[in-house]
Amino acid sequence: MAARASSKTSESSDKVSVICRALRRAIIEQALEPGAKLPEDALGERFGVSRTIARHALGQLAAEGLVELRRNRIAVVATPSWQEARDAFDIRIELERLVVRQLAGKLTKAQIAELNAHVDAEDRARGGTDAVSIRLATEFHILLAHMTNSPILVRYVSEVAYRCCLTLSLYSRPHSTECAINEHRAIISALAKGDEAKVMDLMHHHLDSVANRALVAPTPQRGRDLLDILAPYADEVTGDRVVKLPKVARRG
Amino acid sequence: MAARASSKTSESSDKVSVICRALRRAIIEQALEPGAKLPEDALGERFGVSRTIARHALGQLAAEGLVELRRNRIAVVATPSWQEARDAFDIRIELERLVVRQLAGKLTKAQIAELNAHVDAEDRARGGTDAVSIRLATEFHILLAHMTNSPILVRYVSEVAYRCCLTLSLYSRPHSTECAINEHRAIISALAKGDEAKVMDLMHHHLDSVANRALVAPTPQRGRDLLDILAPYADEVTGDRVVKLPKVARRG
DNA sequence: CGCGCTCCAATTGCATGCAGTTTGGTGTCC
DNA sequence: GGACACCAAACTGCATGCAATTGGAGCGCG
Repeated sequence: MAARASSKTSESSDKVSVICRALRRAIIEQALEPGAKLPEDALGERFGVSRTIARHALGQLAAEGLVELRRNRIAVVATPSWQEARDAFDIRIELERLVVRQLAGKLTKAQIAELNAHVDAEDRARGGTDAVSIRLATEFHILLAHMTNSPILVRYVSEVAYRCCLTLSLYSRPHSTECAINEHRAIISALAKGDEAKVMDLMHHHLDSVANRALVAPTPQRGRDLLDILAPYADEVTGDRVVKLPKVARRG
Repeated sequence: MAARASSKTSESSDKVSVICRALRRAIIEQALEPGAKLPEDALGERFGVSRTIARHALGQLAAEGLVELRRNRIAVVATPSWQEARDAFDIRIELERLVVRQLAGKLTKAQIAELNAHVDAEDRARGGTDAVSIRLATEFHILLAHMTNSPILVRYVSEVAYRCCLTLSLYSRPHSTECAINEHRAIISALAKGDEAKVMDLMHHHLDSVANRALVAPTPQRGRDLLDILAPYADEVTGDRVVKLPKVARRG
């Protein structure tokens, strides 16, 4: 049985889905950073659709946790707190352990080849940008989930993985992807051998180490504040003059 | 403004959210059976909103997996296959083990009292309909999830629990709720004692036995008129304002 | 009698328009 | 110079209107 994509609940080819996909990708590739404004008008114009459609797409992404929707206010790309990021990884670990548990020893040769091919692609992309590496690494996990043939599992793993992606852009430092790639290879190998306990353990530590490597400074709520970000630049500009920051500088 | 800033991603107080809640409840109480048609204008009429809003609500519920959306076709309540039902339970087991792992030994007296009160309510509802029992049992699990203070975990547990609810209406036979109630009490007790391993095991077997008891054989389904089914839920939404039910209920 | 065709009511897909809310800027007064 | 009141622009919330698609009843044909 091949990996037949079930078009049941999600992502057919209507305009809403197209916009969702585009925005999702823009978000996980960090083209749209957390906190970025997403006015319905602008989206509609950019994608050549009406506000109604853009609005609907934002609703879907909000349901996935990638976008924050506030009543009567402009939607923004979600800005998960550090704790939420950690929670997302905890959930992800459990879900992906379930994935590899179901997959251990049950993969066809073709599937193993597909996985290896994907990791090869990750390898080749090592020279590129972080954003692409992160996306490819995430897609490896989603590819695994697909092989379970469980649409529900695919959905949850995808969602939570995207959320983790989002948090990486917030809290991670430039990270070396090499060990992640090696860990991916180890997982494939253990899956092929059918060593269930081993592969669950590998996955657990893989994700845990990604999380620990990524979620470093518990930058509290202040961390995402524009004022802190701009502090060094402000020093340059104002020289030795003391800068008292006026009430609130709006994020823009 | 006493406005509770609150809920980041979902369920504020706009009309879409209200309708989502009403429909969700109608679905999990089996007032709307799997396969039931959900035409946009019928919903809009019943809830006193435009098609736009009904449509948006359907989109949200589709994202939760409760509703199936087919392009150019009438939306229907989702009809998970038996395998999907089993998958949902597997995921649920992992998520809820995570919940009780986080909660073991960390509950306040007030929280334990709240849990006990809920189970008492379940007990009192034993004479009532199956639908109410199932809803209360589900809400017990969601209440637990809430106590983790992890919005993401709450969302996933809620979603997957609702999906399981949905499958119960498809595949379950009238089941005795007593053992479930006892198992809930046992879980509370183990949580209070802080026995992490024990409570994870209890939760695992609790959900596993619910799944095994439930997922037996399909039951036929009969069609009822949507407008009639939704009447009580619409009352909630429209409040005391008179909602004129125009025309005739078609569809037989 | 069954099978395919045509046509129409039902229904969705989407854009647009209007009203209410928030935002950000300006003028005024201290 | 700074705080407050006020106003216009921007934006969202929602309803309505129109074109496109579907499902099925009715009809003709083999």
